[in-house]
Amino acid sequence: MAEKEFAQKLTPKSQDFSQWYVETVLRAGLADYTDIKGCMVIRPYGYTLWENMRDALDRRIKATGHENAYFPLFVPESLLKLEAEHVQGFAPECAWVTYAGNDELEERLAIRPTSEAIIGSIYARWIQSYRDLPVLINQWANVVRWEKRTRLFLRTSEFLWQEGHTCHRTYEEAQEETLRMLGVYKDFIETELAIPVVAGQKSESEKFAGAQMTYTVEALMADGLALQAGTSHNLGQHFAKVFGIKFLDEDNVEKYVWQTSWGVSTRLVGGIVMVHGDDNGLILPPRVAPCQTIVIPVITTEHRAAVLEKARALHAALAAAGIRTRADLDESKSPGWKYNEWDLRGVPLRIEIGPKDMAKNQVCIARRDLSDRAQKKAFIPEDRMIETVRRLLDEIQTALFNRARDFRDQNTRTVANYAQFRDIIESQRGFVVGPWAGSADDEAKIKEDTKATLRCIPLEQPASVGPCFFTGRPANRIAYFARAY
RNA sequence: CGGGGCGUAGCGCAGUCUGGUUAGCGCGCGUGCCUUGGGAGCACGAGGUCGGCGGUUCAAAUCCGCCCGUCCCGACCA
Repeated sequence: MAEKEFAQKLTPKSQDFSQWYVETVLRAGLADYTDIKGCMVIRPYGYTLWENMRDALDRRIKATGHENAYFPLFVPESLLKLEAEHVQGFAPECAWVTYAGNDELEERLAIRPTSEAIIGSIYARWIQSYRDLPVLINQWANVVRWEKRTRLFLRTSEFLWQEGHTCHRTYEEAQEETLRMLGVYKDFIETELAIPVVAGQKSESEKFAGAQMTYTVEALMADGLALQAGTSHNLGQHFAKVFGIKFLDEDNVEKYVWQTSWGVSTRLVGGIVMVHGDDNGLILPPRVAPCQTIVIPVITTEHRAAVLEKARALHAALAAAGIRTRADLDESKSPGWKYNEWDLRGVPLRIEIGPKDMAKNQVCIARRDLSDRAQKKAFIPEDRMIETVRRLLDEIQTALFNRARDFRDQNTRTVANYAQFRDIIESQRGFVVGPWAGSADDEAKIKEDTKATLRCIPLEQPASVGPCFFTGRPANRIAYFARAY
């Protein structure tokens, strides 16, 4: 049996992180491959997780005054081409529609890689007066980017995301919006997904194609690689001038609007897997977990009917209390099999109920996030189950965040010179932070040497910083570097 | 898109080098019995265009060519 068990185990995280990631995603039922390169199915378990994430973010987007809308999937080539930097950035990975039925189209249509162009062209028609501003619209959509190298959730040819597109009267207002949404992302990702992030600005070479400034929230995965978890762009007036988005201001002068755009994607699902998971599979943050409690009956021949009935009753009580719950009543599987299965799927709490518990009017509650068996299981009087579950779900959410934050902090290292920098990137990965006064060429050199990129210049800066770790010149800010997904 | 690995039943694999009956094994799946507190046991059974196309041959999972998918490493990107 030991061998059988081994055969079914996941590849350990420490042995081969990539392999572990793929196996976890597939076996937990989050996604599956299809016959189209880079296109995955998001399976019901993964999609429910995404829906929970989406709902939590959607509430925040609406609470900050935005409305949802839906714009077309297709972008006429002429529109996409209008902004030079933008088309240069996205054209290489565009999928094109050239035929409708048997007829070749007069103008080919890009399947949106992002919607600045299509939305900009529409905004030009909608906005005439300063009274029409601000325009605060978000859309939940799919986009297509024909990536050369794909990975489940982290880089798929088609992915789901939200993209906010706003127009403002002044630069200051647009900048305020850009940072407001960056803050919304930080709050969403930290509170709901229990993933700590560093909020900051992208360098010139890393910013979005066509943007004036790009801001980002950067997370650190368990293998020491960074993941860009969300971006918020101040688009300035680039797109406004290209698409002719003008308004007549109070002073009777025609002006171009100031725009922002911001997005997060299904990539975040990959982030959850990579930040919280362990050798037994997923560990899902309770706030977004598709299933928060799994009820598993321990059936014996003598007590079969009574135990099943009790399991159903516990499940119903949890559901009535607003907890997302399931009962696994499959009698052909042993309890042990189910423990492993639901561990793999990352369910935060397991409720075990058997004859011994019933005799004592208690239930057994086991925490997914703890590995020590004595510590993870608790026996609770049945009438205190709901309050205990509520408390434990909160505790787990906090514990996951704290664990991820501690890991991130332990793997964030400060350097004063390039020799230290290279040594840490090579030997330990993680975030490497240092005073920065370098150029785009300097960044390129660092990337060539170490594969590390400038992740962001954090919004929160120390009072004083030493000389640039790379150039030795006086610096007035620190920057985060890492190898990244 | 360049370099490398892999592709045989739902999953994991053997067989390929050295072509030759009916392509095997474990898990899973179905039925029955039995069992159930960390992936139980026995019996019977179902399940295969050997990734695809083409070529060589009396004969191809096996040899050759092209293509596709996936994983890893690079260049590019959420």
